[in-house]
Amino acid sequence: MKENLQPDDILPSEAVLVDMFGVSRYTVREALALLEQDKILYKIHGKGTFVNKVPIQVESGLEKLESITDIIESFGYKPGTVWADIKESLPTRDMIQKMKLKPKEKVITFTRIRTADGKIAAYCVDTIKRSNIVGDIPKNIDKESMFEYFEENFGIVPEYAIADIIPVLPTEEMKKHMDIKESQLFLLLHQVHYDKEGHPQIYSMDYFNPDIFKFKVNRLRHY
Amino acid sequence: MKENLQPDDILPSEAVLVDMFGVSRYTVREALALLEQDKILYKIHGKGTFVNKVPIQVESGLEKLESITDIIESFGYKPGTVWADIKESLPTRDMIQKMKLKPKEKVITFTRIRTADGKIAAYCVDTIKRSNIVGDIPKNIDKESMFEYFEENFGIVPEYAIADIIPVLPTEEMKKHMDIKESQLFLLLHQVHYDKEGHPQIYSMDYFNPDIFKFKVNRLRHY
DNA sequence: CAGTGGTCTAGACCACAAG
DNA sequence: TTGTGGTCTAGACCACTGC
Repeated sequence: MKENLQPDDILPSEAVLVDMFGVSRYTVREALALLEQDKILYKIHGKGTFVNKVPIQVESGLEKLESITDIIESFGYKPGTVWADIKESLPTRDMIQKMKLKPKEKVITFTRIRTADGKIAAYCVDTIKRSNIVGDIPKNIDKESMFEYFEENFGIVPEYAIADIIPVLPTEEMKKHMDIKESQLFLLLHQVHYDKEGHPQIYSMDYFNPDIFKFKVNRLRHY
Repeated sequence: MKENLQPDDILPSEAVLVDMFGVSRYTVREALALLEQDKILYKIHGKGTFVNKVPIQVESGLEKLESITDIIESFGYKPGTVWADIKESLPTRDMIQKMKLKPKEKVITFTRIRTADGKIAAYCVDTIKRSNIVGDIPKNIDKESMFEYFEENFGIVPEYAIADIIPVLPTEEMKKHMDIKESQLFLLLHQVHYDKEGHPQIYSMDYFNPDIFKFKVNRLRHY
């Protein structure tokens, strides 16, 4: 059997794979479906199953929801946090609307300055409902990744997010806590994270330093 | 049977649906999988299948490749063009690399200032290979949509694009042609468009006015 | 424990592509 | 017509949830 598959090589037919691996056709098709989803294979009805070009393996872009820690690591940097703050407050009008809060419902805001190899990478402000936290407000964040922290402590598991992308200059708050130039541009990802059921879970404003992050999006013409 | 399904209502179990419709469980599951893909339903292992909220029907974001004309229209504005220019030139180093050009291969650059309801919306620079054009270089662009123009005149049909998202201040070129403030922020979509076979077709730098465009991305945790 | 969705087998027929 | 992938049936066992 050929080991080094080339682009557009044809795979053995499903019937053959069934014999080769001694599993049912359903199982074969499930496996191929996964590889097809990852754009490693493509199928043509009546012809066969083929190997895709490798460069189609587009590097993942913004359309994939990842923790900032993972993003920093995927750029080859070492993630860090140089400052963090946890505050209880009343929500802004925008939070009330997007998070579907009751007008007087308290929220908790986690603010952190993230670094990549020690350089300022992002200013992250994440807000969740007060009611997500049982008991006292935590004094510090014991995880690098906010996603892990929210999941393990409060059972918040974001499944998808809708992000507004906005070019901005630093806010007063940011200048207070970070040593940056007045004219330093940031890319603000203003997003709401939702759980599997579609309930808003996290309201976040992440300001990314474009000198560190090169954000990509894969854009498709047809769905 | 209940007709008006509410969010988070539970659906009959797969076994029940099998009896109800007299089909196999495979068929039931295929149907549910489609509805789940469209985020109309969600499943929880061991519990059941539930109805999602309607507003989850997320509006399309940057992950969908559309012409700027369509984007302007989808925001409810009337698209227009106040200035256009067509030039032949040698490619930049970045173009050579990303478009896989021969070093001395000529390119054609189309520059346009797009408006939405008359307000400055975007500064668009699209570059294609000289060899895409048979005969003389056109003097003007007879379409509002660049995608339509490229397709009808040169047979260029972009299928997907990879975009870098960069916050920027206006370039000298932009200030020369547009009446804008020095400090006006723009969102640059620096992108390469590819055809179905994965060959680079269009190299474009689109500078969007964030006062007009509210760019969104739908971000998914898992694929 | 019972009931749910997740995975799998074994077999059938249909729809499409190419000689 | 042959061989491919696409759809479907009927049945089984597993993994998770909640009582």
